[in-house]
Amino acid sequence: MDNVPQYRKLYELLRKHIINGVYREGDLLPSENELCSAHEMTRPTVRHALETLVKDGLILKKQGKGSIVRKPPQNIGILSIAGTASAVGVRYLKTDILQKPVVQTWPGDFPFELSDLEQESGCIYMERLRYVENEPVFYDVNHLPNINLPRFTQRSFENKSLFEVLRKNYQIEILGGEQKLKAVKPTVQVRQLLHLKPGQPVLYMERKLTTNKEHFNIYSTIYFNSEKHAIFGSF
Amino acid sequence: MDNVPQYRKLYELLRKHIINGVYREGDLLPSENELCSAHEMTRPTVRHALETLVKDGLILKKQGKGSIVRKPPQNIGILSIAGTASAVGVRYLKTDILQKPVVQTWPGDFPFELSDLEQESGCIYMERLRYVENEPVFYDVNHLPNINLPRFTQRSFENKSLFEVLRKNYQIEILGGEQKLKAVKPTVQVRQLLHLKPGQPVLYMERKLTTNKEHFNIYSTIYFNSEKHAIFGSF
DNA sequence: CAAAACAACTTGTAAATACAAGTTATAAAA
DNA sequence: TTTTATAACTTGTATTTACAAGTTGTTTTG
Repeated sequence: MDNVPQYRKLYELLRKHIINGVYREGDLLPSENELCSAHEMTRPTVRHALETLVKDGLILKKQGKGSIVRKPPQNIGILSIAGTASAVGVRYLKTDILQKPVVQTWPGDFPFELSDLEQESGCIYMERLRYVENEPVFYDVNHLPNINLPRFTQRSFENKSLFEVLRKNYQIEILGGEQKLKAVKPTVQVRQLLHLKPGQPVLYMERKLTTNKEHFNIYSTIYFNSEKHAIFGSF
Repeated sequence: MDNVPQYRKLYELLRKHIINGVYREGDLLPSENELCSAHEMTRPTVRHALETLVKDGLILKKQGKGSIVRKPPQNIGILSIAGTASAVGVRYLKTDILQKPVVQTWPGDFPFELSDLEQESGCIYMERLRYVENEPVFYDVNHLPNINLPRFTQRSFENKSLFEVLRKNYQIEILGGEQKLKAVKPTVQVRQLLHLKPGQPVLYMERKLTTNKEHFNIYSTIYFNSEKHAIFGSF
């Protein structure tokens, strides 16, 4: 347990506090020197933790002022969901794991190009269905290379995000990615999963997320019911 | 000239070298210690520069190995179009101005919130239809506040992008923005404009682009025919 | 010859220290 | 009272030093 670096512990702590609302939007974090004495570290270490929070978009530093907390759903460039009615504070209320993580070979008709290492490592496959206000809105099919992920298939993902598990247990961070978007007619399977009304189209996404580990990319195919909600992104 | 921090100078230099191809994709950058002695800085300073490059996605660091150069990200967030067939080099071959820029009041059912200054300034309104390979794919409705845009309604937009005119003639730069995406059934008007097949859904986007001029935001409502093409973005 | 051990690299983490520069509230001066 | 100066904060930049940990090629050993 002690092989987790100090700066990372502070980062996790502050991150949790921001997300759980200990610090609210617009609040100032304790100053760097205060954090130093409170956690018995030196300023470079504290700054390393804060820089990581800046990278996540969770805080915003201002010289002479302090570290300002930004609102948590400040999506990491990636994607978030905005309800047409209640735009603020929407969270995934429930996540069903339709397919627990299993190791298998990459699909033959996989829509992304793979590196040799990824190809020969095989992949971990999982499917999720996510709900907002007890309505299914999000069906995603995920493939990740089976590279150095001990006990991954035994982990529980019920109330944790996939990214959270990768970050906390395997130190894998999302750096960026690319995505392709289309509006399509749903297949029968998708229509049933998302409880789509007849004729209701679905937002289709293919995304490749790159990480800090070379050759470790996360591939997702996502179907989104955009009848009552919308995909929201800022850049 | 000397108030530019050292780490930033090194960052700019390496960035230029990566983009210009001095280092190619997959190459290793000089090691941190080599950079130290070459540029007469200490390792923390060099590391600061490298961290900035990592944040940009231009390099990827690997412990025990070195700093690996990645291919420069093509577009920073906004949006581009990827043909399913010919993915590279797709351009808008033609742009029709359906509605030349006109000054009017903001619509009553405008889907964005406006500041007081924007509200009372009135807006400039224009509609465009854009083609790829002589097929209409892109129908956009644009509103911008009528703030300090002399002779704007007299300008020609035939072969210039709206952004290009704003940048070159009015020094207005896009800083960022937010967007909302949905898959919807097209209205009769949209179906006819985009030559949509019966039952073909359409990708609907609302975007607000922020600029370097305060209170000057560009609001677009976009309908995209995603039958043969997809919206492509990287982040 | 093959495997293990080692040496020489690489980046990662962390300490202690110093000064520069921006912000803000308070105290002094007009 | 209003303005200006100052002091006490804040974060930004930079040096120096030390050791940990991952990678790779070479040498030694079986």
